[in-house]
Amino acid sequence: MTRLTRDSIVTTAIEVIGKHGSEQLSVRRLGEAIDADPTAIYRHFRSKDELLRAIGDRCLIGVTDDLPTTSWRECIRELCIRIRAANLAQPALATLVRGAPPRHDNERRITETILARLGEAGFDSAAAAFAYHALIELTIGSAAIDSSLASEDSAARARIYAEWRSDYAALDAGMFPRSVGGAASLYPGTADDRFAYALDRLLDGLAGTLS
Amino acid sequence: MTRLTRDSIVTTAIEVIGKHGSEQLSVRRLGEAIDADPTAIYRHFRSKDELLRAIGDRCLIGVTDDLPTTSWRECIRELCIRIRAANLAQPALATLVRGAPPRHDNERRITETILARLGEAGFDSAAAAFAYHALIELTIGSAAIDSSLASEDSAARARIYAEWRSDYAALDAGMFPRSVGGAASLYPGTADDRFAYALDRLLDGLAGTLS
DNA sequence: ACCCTTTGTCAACGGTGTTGACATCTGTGT
DNA sequence: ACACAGATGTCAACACCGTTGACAAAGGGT
Repeated sequence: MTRLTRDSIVTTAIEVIGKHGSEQLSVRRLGEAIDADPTAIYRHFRSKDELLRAIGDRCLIGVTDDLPTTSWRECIRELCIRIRAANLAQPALATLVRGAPPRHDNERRITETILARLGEAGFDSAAAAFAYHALIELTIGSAAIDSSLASEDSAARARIYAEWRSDYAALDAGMFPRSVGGAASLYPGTADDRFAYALDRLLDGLAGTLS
Repeated sequence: MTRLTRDSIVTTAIEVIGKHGSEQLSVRRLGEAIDADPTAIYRHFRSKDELLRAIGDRCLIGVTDDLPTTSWRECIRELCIRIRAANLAQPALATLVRGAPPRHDNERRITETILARLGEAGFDSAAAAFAYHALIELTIGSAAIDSSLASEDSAARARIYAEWRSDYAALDAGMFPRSVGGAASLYPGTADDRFAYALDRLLDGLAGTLS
């Protein structure tokens, strides 16, 4: 590493996250991986928060590329699924979660794409704004909830879900009849399936306001 | 404070959060508020995480009380709004976000209530499970996104939203035409309004699967 | 060759959650 | 009433964390 740049730091930061998990990313650990003094990072980023945002944006690279052009619903659906996947990969950073408006290019492109497709679909700019916020809230929420298990493989996840189902089944049937009775149905499919279902129902509701 | 208990610790912890903000709650600060050695907390909670979960559950007290009985939609709508409000008040802890199944009474009552109303509405247990997860994901996501501004008062929030709108308006109109054109419409109403809109559209979509 | 800005290094500050050893207080059985 | 045992509070310390300021080496422009 002859010379440090914002890009090179972000790159090795993502490597570190991939190896040790995102909550293990500390300035000191990153300094070690980067083979430089930890505080050298502060020559390129004002704070760790700024670094995290840059990492987050890097994860969103290409997220708006080659989206389906068949319909606005298909396009937005695919985009939201990709956003969630990117946020799942790097849970702790959760770029969009900070609530602040996009300050990086990839984030900006997301907003633009969603607003554009909604506009073409017939939403006026007020309705498009509400719809945009609704979609982002659901997408981020799903990522936040599922991120705790994102690092496990699918077999482990299935085992954990089974465990949780039996937790519900073991509740007092007098007090929690529906939880006990429906325990076998909880956590259906994969987390991806559940998100896709929620997203489709939200898109149903949004489409319903058009007619 | 003659004697420390789990309940008394949680109570003063919530006071501290109310006064200094939730991210300012440290074991040492809590120890000061509790007028005891900080480490005394570890006699009652295995870890700070366990304490946070207890605080989270305390915030959900009464969340399932006196819900509307007019319709399943009204009932679930109100419950989700309350859950979000509780999570907004204590952002950092984000009880339900951990993705784990409810381990405390108030959390369990939420699941039971939602499943019960959905069941009565005509959802079979598989559909009810999908709908339950969809509602929780949206509710948590909205809370996560809005929590960063929850500590500001409404005037400050309005000012910040105006700032963000002008950020969008200042983008390159050639590259981001919809963001620039629709900037004035972004962040419409209050965060509560935006969540209510999203929730209503999701409920629309869910109701649509019934017929 | 000069200066000046940028970049990396080092020591340190104030903060965090947590642990282990020690003392004290409290309740129970005899 | 006494002694024992467990629960509870105190204290010092550990291993981290993000961040700052002073200092040295490097690099480019005039």
